[in-house]
Amino acid sequence: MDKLIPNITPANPSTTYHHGNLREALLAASVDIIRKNGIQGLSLRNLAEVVGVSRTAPYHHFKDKDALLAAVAEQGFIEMNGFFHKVIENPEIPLMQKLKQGLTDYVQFAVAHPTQYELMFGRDMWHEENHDAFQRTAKDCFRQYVQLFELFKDEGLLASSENPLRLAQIMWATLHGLAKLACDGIFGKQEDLEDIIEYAMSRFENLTHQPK
Amino acid sequence: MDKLIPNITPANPSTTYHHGNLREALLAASVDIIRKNGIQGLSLRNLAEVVGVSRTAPYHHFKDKDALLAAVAEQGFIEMNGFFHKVIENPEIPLMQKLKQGLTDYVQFAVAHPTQYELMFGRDMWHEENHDAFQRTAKDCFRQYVQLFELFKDEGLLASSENPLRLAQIMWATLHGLAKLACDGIFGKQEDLEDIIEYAMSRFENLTHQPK
DNA sequence: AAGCTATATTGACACTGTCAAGATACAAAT
DNA sequence: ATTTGTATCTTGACAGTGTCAATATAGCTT
Repeated sequence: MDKLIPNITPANPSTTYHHGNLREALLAASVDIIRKNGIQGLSLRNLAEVVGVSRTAPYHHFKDKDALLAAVAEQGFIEMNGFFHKVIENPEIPLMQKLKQGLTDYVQFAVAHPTQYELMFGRDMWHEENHDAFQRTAKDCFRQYVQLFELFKDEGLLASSENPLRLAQIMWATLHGLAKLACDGIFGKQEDLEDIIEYAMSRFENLTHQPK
Repeated sequence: MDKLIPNITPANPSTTYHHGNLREALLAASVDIIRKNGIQGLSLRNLAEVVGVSRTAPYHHFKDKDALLAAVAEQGFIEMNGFFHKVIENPEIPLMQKLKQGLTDYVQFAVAHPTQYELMFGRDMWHEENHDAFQRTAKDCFRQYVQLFELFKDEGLLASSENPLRLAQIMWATLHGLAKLACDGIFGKQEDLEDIIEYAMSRFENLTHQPK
């Protein structure tokens, strides 16, 4: 119940008003709480107390509790996007290794922060139409991910009959399912996880040389 | 906001006390509400009002709100189990058709009742250790599902190097990911869904004749 | 008919999200 | 530098929530 306040370096004190960018403080604390106590564990009142402001202060930075949650989810996609970007840009890594690294990073993130991951792919986030910024960021992330597969197509390593987008979708579904099952403790053992990634990858490798 | 009360035929009026099996009435109404209004849409007080009892009456049949939710989730797995059982037992259907039917039924259920599905695989259900009965039922369902793959092994259609359990796991992960992405509206088009199932199936068919 | 227990009710409490009204402090304009 | 305006923060209030304690009732067992 202690140490809920994360270390925050006030990014740009130029745009500071009373508190010194409350918005980012709220966001950071929210991420922290959600990762530690789950989605249900976050209450606006408690959050406000932790950050040191009154109960209704957050409402000047987030329209809703939902809006705050959307921001936390968006933060997750930004982080993920970083993984993909880093892998894709690095010229040292061979193609197949890039893919594997990307997929591994993905699952690793999910397992490391299961409750935030749950939020990111939660039904509420995607069903409501309010969360516009969130959805944009998420889709950017997905585009980045698809690019991993298009690299194969570009290099001619993929049979022309194979649709890289569809392949990416299937692979993502597998990954997402795997991640969620692992997060929720349905796939108990951690070794299983790596094993299964390996397995799925090998299925994919078959495709890259099989013209058919 | 109307018509939340489903048609309930009091299963066995022999075991009826005051209300006439409140437990089942609560459960049925809960399933109904959750399917219609989502998990968040269910409040014990509102539920009690709908069923026509006082606010605390449900506590004599369910320890917690969590316990009630677990029962709703369990109900879902029971229904699913029915699908698998029906397919497996029917001798008319050829093997490959059985598998495909099973998988299709699975995804169809998820898409038809997305919020209940969300509950069934929600983190809360699996993280808490209280929901013992629920987890047993769910695991029974999974065992039934794995059997679909073991049929292939039994018939010698699967290369001995292939582990049916592991295959079932990967396939389940794919299915689960697919279902969730579809439920949450991330995979927009419905046609995509069937397409992807087809695609995933074809990958599997390759395995059944490829001794490697 | 008596009593026990399962079932249902009312009252109460702490907690939640959020709105309305008022207070404060910074930014720009005069 | 004083005024004005606007973004920010606070206090007060309200309806809604899950759940406990104490009380009542009805049904089964004896």
